[in-house]
Amino acid sequence: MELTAASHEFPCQTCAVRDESICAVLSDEELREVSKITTAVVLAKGATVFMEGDENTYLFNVVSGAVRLSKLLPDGRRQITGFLFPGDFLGLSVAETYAYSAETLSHTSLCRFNRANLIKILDRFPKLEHRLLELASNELTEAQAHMLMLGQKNVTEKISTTLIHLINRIGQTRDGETILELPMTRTDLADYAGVTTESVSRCFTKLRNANVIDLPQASSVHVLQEAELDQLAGN
Amino acid sequence: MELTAASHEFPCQTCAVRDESICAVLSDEELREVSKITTAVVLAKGATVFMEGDENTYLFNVVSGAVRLSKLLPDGRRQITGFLFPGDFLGLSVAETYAYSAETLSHTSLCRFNRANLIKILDRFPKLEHRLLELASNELTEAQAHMLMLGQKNVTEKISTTLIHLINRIGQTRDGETILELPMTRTDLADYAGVTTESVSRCFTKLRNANVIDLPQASSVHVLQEAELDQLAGN
DNA sequence: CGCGCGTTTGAACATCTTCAAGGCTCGTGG
DNA sequence: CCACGAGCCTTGAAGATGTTCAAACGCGCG
Repeated sequence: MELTAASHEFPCQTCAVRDESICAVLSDEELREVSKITTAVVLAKGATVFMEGDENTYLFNVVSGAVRLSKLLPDGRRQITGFLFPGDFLGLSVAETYAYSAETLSHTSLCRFNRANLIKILDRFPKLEHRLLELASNELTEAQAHMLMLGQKNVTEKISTTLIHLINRIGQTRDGETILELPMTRTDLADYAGVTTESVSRCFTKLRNANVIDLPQASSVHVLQEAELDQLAGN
Repeated sequence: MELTAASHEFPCQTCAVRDESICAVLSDEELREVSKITTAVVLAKGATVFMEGDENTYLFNVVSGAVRLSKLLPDGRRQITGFLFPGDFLGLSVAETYAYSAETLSHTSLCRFNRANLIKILDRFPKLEHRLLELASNELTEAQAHMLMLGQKNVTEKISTTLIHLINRIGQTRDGETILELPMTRTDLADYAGVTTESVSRCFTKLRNANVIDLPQASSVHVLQEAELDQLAGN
C-alpha cells in the first residue's frame, strides 16, 4: 500500500505554484513527465540566480520568495526591469546568453528547467509552448507599462505606480486594510523606477504625510487610501 | 501551361519579407496554407493600424513602410514603445484588447492575420508558434534595453542609443557612409526616448557640431563617426 | 509665392540629483 | 541583556540637467 502510493508520487505534485506557473496547463500525467527535467533550487537572500552574459543553460520558475531582474551599464548604473514572485517564470531567451541578471531579494526556492530538455519536451506538449507564448506576451505588456512609467512619469507617479504594481502582486489584506511587505530596499525601488534612493525616500515621506500610506517600518507599507494612490499613479 | 503555373501561385509567394517575417519558418507548401488567412492592407502615412483598447481581432506583419507603437496617459503624455519596420510583427497579446496603439509613420503595407484563425492554425504548424515565441522573446530583450535607456541614461546617451538602434534597423550604406533616413518626427523620437522635442533637437545640434553626424536635412542623418556615437550611447 | 508645420534656438524655471550628515534598526558580540 | 556597529533610510541644502515658454527659422506643399 505504501509502496504503491509512493510509485505514483513525484515532486511537482505538491508544488506550491502548481496552478499558477507554466505547469498550470499540464495534466497530472503530463506534469509527471515534465517533472523529470526539473530540479529544485533553494537560494539565500542576495544570491545570484544567473548573470547577464552567462550561458543560457537553465530556465526557472519562482516557487517562493522574490527575485529582481536587472541590466547594468558599464559604469554601474542599474535598471531593474522587473520583480518576480511565486509563479513567475524567468530565463526565456533566444540568444545563447542571458540578457539580464537575476538575483534573489529574499530566501527563495526555484524550479530549474534544463533549457535543451525543455525545448525538446515542447514538441510533445504544445500546450506548454502555448503557455510560454502567453507568458511572454504578458511580460511584454508589463514591459510596455514599465516603459510608459520610466519615460513619462514624474517621481510621485513612478513610486505610486510601483506601489500599486507591488500591491497587486504581493499585497495582503488584514482587517480590511491593504498591507505591503517590501522584500526590496529603497535602492532597488529607485533602480526600478529610474530615480535615486533619496527621491524614493522623499516620496514615501510625502505619501505618509498626505495620509495615503503608513510606514510602521521602512519595509512595511500600510495603504490607507488606495484610490488616492491610483490617482497619484497618473492613470 | 499558363493555367498550371497560375494554380500554383498565391499572394505570399512574392512577399518582400517572406524570409524575415514569421513566415520564414514555413515551407512553400505551408505558406500556401497560411496565405489563406491573410489579407493585404495598405495604409497612408499617419494612419491608425489599431488603437489601445480596441478589440484584438487582427495581428499584422509589416511588409513595407514603418509603424510606431505607443501608449498614452489620460493627460496626453505619450510613450513610444517601439518603431517597427519591414519583417516586424505586431499585435501579440493574451488580453482581449490591444495594450498599445499602432500608427503608420509613412505609406505602409501590412499583412493582416485574423487572430482566431491564426490561433487555430498554430496547432497544425507548431513551427509557427515556435517562431512567435522566438519573436516575443526578442521583443522582450529589446524592451529591456529600452527600459535601461529610459530609466538610466541622460539625453545624449538616449539619443545616441536611439540613433544606433535605428541605424541597425534601417541604416543604409552609400559610398562607405552610413545614412539614416528618419521616417519619424522629432516629437516621435522624443516620445521614444522619454525627453522633449527641444532636447532631441539640441542633442542633434550638439552631435552635428561635434562632427559625429551631419544633417543635410532634418530627416536625413549622415553618420560620420559611428564609433563615437557608440561611445556616447553609454555602453 | 505664401502659408503652415516641424524644427531650432534662447532664456527662465522646475524638478530631480548630488553631496553631506544624522538617525534608525537590526544583528552581533561582549 | 545591553552595547555597539554596519547598513539602510531619511532629511537638508546646493547644484545640474532637462523642461517650459517663447519666438524665429526653414522646408515643403498648395
